This record gives sequence, C-alpha cells and structure tokens, in this order.
Amino acid sequence: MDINDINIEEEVKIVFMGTPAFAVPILQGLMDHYNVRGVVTQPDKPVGRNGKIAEPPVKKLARDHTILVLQPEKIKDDWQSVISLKPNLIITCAYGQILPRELLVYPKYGCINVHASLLPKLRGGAPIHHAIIDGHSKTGITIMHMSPKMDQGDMIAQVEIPIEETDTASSLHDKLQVIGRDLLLETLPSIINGTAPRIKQDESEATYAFNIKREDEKIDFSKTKKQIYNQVRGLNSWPGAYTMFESKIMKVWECYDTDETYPMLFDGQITKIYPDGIGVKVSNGEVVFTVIQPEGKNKMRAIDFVNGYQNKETLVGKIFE
RNA sequence: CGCGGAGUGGAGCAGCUUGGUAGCUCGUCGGGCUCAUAACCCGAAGGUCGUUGGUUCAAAUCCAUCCUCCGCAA
Repeated sequence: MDINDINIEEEVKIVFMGTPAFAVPILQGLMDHYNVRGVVTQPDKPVGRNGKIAEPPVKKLARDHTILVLQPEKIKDDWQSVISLKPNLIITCAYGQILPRELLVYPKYGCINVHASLLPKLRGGAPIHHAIIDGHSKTGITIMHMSPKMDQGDMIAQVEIPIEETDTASSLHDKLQVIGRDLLLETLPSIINGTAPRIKQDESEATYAFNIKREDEKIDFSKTKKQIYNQVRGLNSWPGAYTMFESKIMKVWECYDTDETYPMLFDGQITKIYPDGIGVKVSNGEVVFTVIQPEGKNKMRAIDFVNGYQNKETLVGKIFE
C-alpha cells in the first residue's frame, strides 16, 4: 500500500449545483464515487403549452436517489440553506445562477465548475451551441475554480476535442457531458489533496457564448453558406434555426451547401428542387434544406413538404425571409 | 383556464364553409420503354377519414366529448 493511499483528509462532502440534462451524468458520476449531501437546482418552471410545471433533469436524478434537493429562487439571497448542508466541496455545472461570494469562500476544498468550452474561449451559458455556430474547429471541457464573475476563475484541467463537420449541438453535447464527467472525476483527487494547478485565464483571449436569443435562431440569408450551415447544426436539436415562409415559421433542422451560384437571384430565394431537398440562394452560393418543420407541423423531410405542397411547380422562385 | 395550428392508405397534403359511393404529389409492388436513370408509360395493392357519443334517410364533412402531436408565449 502506497503512503498516498492513506486518507488523511476529512471526508469529502459535496453539494452539487446544476440544472439541465448536461449536468446529469456529472452528478451521476459524483454520486458513484463520493458523498453527495445535497443538490441545488433551479426551481421547477412551467414548461410546454399548458403551463405544466416541469422539474429540472438534475432534480429528477437526485430525487431518484433520495438526495436532498434545494431550489432557491435566488441563490444570491438564499445561500444560507446551502451552507447549512456543511459542504466542504461545491461542484457546479450549468446551474444557471451566479454564486454569491459567501458560498464561494465557504467550502474547504473550494467551488469547482465544469464548463463546456476551452476557456477563456466561450464563457457563458451556451458554449456548445456557439462553438459550432461560430465555426470553431475544436472545443472541450474546462474544470475550474469559480470566481464571482462568470467563468473567469482559475483553470485546473482541460480536455480538447475536435468539432466534426457533421457534429450538431446535440452530438457535441452528448460527447462533452461524458468527457466532463470523466475529467472531473479524474481531477477531483488532486483538488482534494491540494496538488491541483491553478492556471490564470488569459483575459485578452476571452470570448463569450451568451444564451441563445430568438434573433440568433433566425437565418440571415445574406450570410455565407458555411455560416448558415453552422447555424443550422449549431441549433440542432434545440432550439432550431428558423426562417419565414409564406408568413409562417419554418424551422430548418438539416441542410448542406453546394457549389452552385445564382447571382441573378435574391438571397433566400428558392433556386431549385433537389431530389433530397429545397435549394436556397445565400450570399455566396446555395444551401439545400433537407429536414424542415413548418409551423404547427412535425419535423419532416423537405422533399415531403414539396410533395404535399399544392402547385409545387410554383415553389421555385419563392422566397424565405 | 396563456395564444394558435394539426390528426384522412407507408410519407406530405387536398376535400370540411354549401353532408350523398375518398382525391393529389410521392413511396411501394408488378409490367413496359431505354445503353441507362432519381426520367418516361401502363397497371396493382394499400384508408372502418384520431376516440366516443349526438343530429340525419345519409357524416371525413355539422354538434359535443376525450386523446395525441406541433408552433408561439412563459
């Protein structure tokens, strides 16, 4: 037995703070190996059409394992309830609220955050979406100490992965949540025994990935075909890119770009009907929508939409806007 | 009671206002033409029109009910 195996540290008592599906495997990993004393997540919120109240994915997992769940409306005002659990380590992952200083300084082993980007790039709430939308070729996971400002704390560990040409926000999300879990579990021992590094972020390199706004979802056909392709896959499978067709919302779930050019057409104008989709003129060429979703309808292949369209021969020349 | 759209053969839709033997564009299967094809021609299979009631001589169509799906808003 190695001397390092002798546990001279006090028992690690973790409070986990996280909310969406991304945080679920990370909480699961922690529960598998550590004593998680409590989980803090966002309050249940009305979701869906009938104002149904939905609980965050993290809450469901915690409940299934009968772990105490706290859902303060504002952690800024209600941090005492977290302190009362006497955590000596707080782990956050996509919690959704900024932690007050009182919490940051409380745990003996610190407040550690799992962030889905290569900090200092893409600080903020939507790093996965923006990694693709902004056309990055790589992204990753950063384990870091928390600071009072969003995603600015010292870094402890980082793992980089390439963004494939076919990756979507969804596929990247799934890859990163597993990597995030593994990297956290790998890194925790060094955090607990005090050997973890603290690497300052280079502020001059910082970029931001703010939450997706409605306007970020609308396709601007004066952009390039690559930008539009990245936007479509970067918003798939949530919340989706959209355009307007005949005064109704048309979501675009999948598309590809071609080498065709149509200098005589307007941006957003339908160029031709392909066997697998609808060609649309953009600033520097053409993209072909292959999977779309008209307002009020289910997701469908673009070609099915064409087949169901009355007077389909009139489609070419119509405009998305 | 947040606003709205929709459920019709395997897919996407029309028909419903003005009830009366179910249609379109595809797909599938068979046959033909062709060097060939995602092209073209001929033919076939496949639907108790979301549920349950009601009105009627007669309901996909009118009324009521319930279920499901989806867009917006939060």
